[in-house]
Amino acid sequence: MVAVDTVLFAVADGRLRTYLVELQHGQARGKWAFPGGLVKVGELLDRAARRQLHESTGLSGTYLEQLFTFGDPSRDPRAHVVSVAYMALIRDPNLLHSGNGKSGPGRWHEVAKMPPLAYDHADMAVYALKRLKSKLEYSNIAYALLPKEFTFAELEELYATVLGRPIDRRNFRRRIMAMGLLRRLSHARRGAHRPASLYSFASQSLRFIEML
Amino acid sequence: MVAVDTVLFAVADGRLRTYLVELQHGQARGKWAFPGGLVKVGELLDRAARRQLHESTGLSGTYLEQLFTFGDPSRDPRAHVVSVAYMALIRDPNLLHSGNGKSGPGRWHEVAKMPPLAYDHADMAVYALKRLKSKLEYSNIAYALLPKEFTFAELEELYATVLGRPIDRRNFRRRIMAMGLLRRLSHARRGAHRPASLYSFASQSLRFIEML
DNA sequence: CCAAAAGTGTTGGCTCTACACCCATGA
DNA sequence: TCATGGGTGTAGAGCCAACACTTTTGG
Repeated sequence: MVAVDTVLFAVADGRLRTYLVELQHGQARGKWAFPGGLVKVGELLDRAARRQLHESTGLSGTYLEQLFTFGDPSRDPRAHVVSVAYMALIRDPNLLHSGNGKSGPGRWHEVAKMPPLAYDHADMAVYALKRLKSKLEYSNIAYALLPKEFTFAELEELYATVLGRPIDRRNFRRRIMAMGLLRRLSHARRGAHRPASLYSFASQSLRFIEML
Repeated sequence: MVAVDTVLFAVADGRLRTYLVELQHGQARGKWAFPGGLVKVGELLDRAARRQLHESTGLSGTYLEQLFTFGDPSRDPRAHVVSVAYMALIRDPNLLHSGNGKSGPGRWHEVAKMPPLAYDHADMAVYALKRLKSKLEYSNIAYALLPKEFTFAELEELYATVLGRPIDRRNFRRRIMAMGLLRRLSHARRGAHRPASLYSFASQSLRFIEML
């Protein structure tokens, strides 16, 4: 039997968060797990991941990427389930309808403070975070975690949050600009202080940075 | 149903080669495929890949790494098979017992001149080659493609062969040495000309290069 | 002594990092 | 006018790529 499990990330309030479902049945009852479930016969893996994610959260059209496949013989003592792990990204954790997952109620957790995870989902979490960090460094993947329009400060905060280290503002701006992934918009965001000009990603699909 | 398929690489005579099996049955008869087959219930994925590889080639103890999982609904019109692709590396293509695979007779092919491949194995080939190239750049993975002792020229030739581009000898030597992955042995290889001193990898397991 | 492969340094350009002050606005 | 976050430049160090000749051996 084949299952898919999806590590869904979002950033809010300066924290990286992931969506977990509390299991109600089985030997792992009371532990938390990434949303997922069995693949139907004839169903494409990506489609199964999207379907499960939609059933758990109401989301559709998210960024989605396959991570790794876990043997996972421990999930159920009698059935042998192979689990294909995915990573999904959304801009805003409030976009989903929480709590209507089949397997149980779900909610967001800070990645830094996750509860005990079922099966081998702790390994998935480590793997997903590593993948997200490295893709931030050499792709425009941040487009999937930010709204269409954002300020440079917001982009910088996203990087600092996910990478877990401070960013030098001037060097960061220079490097990002050199990558040529952003478009500067004509308008600005007005707030309590000096207005910040807005940017958007030139492409809303994954691009890798060419370093030649 | 879950299958594993393994892209086995070796370098010989200045060419990168991979081992393919000619299919005898089914709609893909006459096409070639990477050695593989179904995973048994309760069997770990890595173990299944090693078992299949052993059955096809007699090899054991090779370097082995999971690549990607393909939905592969096209393999058989009635059964839905999910295929986990692996990459394996060996030092010498002559180490295996050819032709005793269940699915048919196998032999080595130059990666640059592969016959028509069955299923989605062409995608696997592309993926495996990409992974091998990038790991050469930031790990000591070459240890799995070279004999225990080798000359610097042999290492250089390996890189040029796999990466498919010429290497500057002086820069290459400096970079490799800076990585600190090699041990210089006290003896040398004598041949028709000036003797070349021999090296071995300090570690025979995968190490990533730290770039701080 | 000749052919063939092994072995070795330097320079210029580029990139990266470290670092601090002025600017524009709302209150 | 002040508080707050937005926006900008430079110099030094380290890294990388380009490039050709000398050494050692066997025949």
